[in-house]
Amino acid sequence: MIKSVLRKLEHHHLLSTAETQALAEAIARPRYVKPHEDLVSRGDSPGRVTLLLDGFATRYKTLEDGRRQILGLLVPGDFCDLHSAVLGRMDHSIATVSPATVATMRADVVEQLSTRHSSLAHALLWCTLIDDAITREWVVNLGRRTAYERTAHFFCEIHARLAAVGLSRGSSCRLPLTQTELGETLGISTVHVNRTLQELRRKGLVTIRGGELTIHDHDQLMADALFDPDYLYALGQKHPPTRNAANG
Amino acid sequence: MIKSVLRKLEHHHLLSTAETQALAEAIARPRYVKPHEDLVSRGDSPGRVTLLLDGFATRYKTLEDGRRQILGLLVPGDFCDLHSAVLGRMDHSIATVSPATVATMRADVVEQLSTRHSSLAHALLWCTLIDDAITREWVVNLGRRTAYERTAHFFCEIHARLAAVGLSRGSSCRLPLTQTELGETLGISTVHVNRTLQELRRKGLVTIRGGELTIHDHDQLMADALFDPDYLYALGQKHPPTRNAANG
DNA sequence: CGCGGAGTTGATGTTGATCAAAGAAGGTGG
DNA sequence: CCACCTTCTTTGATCAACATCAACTCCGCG
Repeated sequence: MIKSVLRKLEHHHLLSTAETQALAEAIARPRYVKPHEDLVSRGDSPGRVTLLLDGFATRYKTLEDGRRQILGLLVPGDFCDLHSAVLGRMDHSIATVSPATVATMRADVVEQLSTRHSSLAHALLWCTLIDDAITREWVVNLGRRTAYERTAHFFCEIHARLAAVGLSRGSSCRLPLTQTELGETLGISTVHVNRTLQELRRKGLVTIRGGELTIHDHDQLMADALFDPDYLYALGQKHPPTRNAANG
Repeated sequence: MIKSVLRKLEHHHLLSTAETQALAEAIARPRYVKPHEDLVSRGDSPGRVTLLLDGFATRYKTLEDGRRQILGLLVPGDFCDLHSAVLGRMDHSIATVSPATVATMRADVVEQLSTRHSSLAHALLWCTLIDDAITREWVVNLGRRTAYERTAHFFCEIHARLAAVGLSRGSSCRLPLTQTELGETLGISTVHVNRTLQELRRKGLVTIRGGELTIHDHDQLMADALFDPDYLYALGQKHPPTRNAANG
């Protein structure tokens, strides 16, 4: 369960046993959360940092008139609100989309750990910065890619990110989003999501069914999406040699 | 010149004299840069951090086929590439849009300063996180707002950000972007930018001319834009009481 | 068996893209 | 100081992408 977290943190570089232990201890009892429940809401000043151990969640913002935009998809191993520890308050909300397991750590404990263990601090900062790089790519996605390219690009990204934490099986991975949620992610209407998915299916590139994404032609999908995994900083590739090569 | 930087860093909370001095010293001779010149390019591993002292710059990415998206507008006082110190390489480029003055600091010096002066480290992190909050709002802008709303929103944001570093004169501020660049920022075509600007002008909300933005009806503009300055974390408002209330 | 949420479909409407070209405006060299 | 050239802005006409509206279907579940 905590493995996905370490897997992500150690992508950057290995943590010492003391560090992983400190981290593991700080993570209080994991908590189960129902789908479609807010983990943190806009305006909150949590004082605790939430870590997604299992399941999927979204960052989102809602305009006064109800239009909703998903700002990021959180996958197991992702921190939800590290930034709120510094900024003091949330400018957006975070909600589960599937059943999820989360752990929380007191913000001051994280801060303490960070001062004591500098490479942990570094790893946390690294996570935050990767998130930003992803957000920037979403700006490109929304601003310059067509609905079809966007969808393809999103699928490439999710597959890469899940592979990075050991949650892909070959060309498949979980992706429990409804078409409405996909639309809120990609900035297009539900109806158009549906038609775009049909096109991807018709071309034999991707199918998504029952919350399961399968990529049939990865090369073509990447080409159609103008996908360049650069911005993930090798998240999708091999990580540094692990101390004990025990698997997931 | 360095005032805008301090003004931004101290928005968060005041730095000690030692800290501001260390910072001022670390900033090597300011350098003049011509408009439309890359400060840092995608793929670079600069080893130096660049600070924009005067003028405007953009973060941007270009797709293989030439489509270009601007990911962020940098205004005086903004750091260009703090993250590259941690991530090691740039996933996007940064170019001036106007004549500019920049300073650079060796990344290892910044790191040293940060370990020695913890509230400086905090301030730098704060800057980075504000940038992220802005990027997230851009995702909302591109994903959910109409061309007209987006444009209005962008103007609200820029005015607030420039006000925060003392670079607005009442309802006016500089904004030296061509309509093409505005289009690359807002994800719309140049022609449509032009028509949108006409509408904003016709409604008596905003005029932009010769790189100068003037907001005639701030309330209506904010309303039309669905602008909520929340995400700027009071950047636009008063900062903490200054040691010496000397002005800019 | 019926209910509700998600997915699918067709018809129609709008927003914004694209193409093409004509005016401003600003910068440069003669 | 003017003529020229480039870049930016503006305009009109046409077109494509995507939104919206309104059913209808499918599927899991009580």
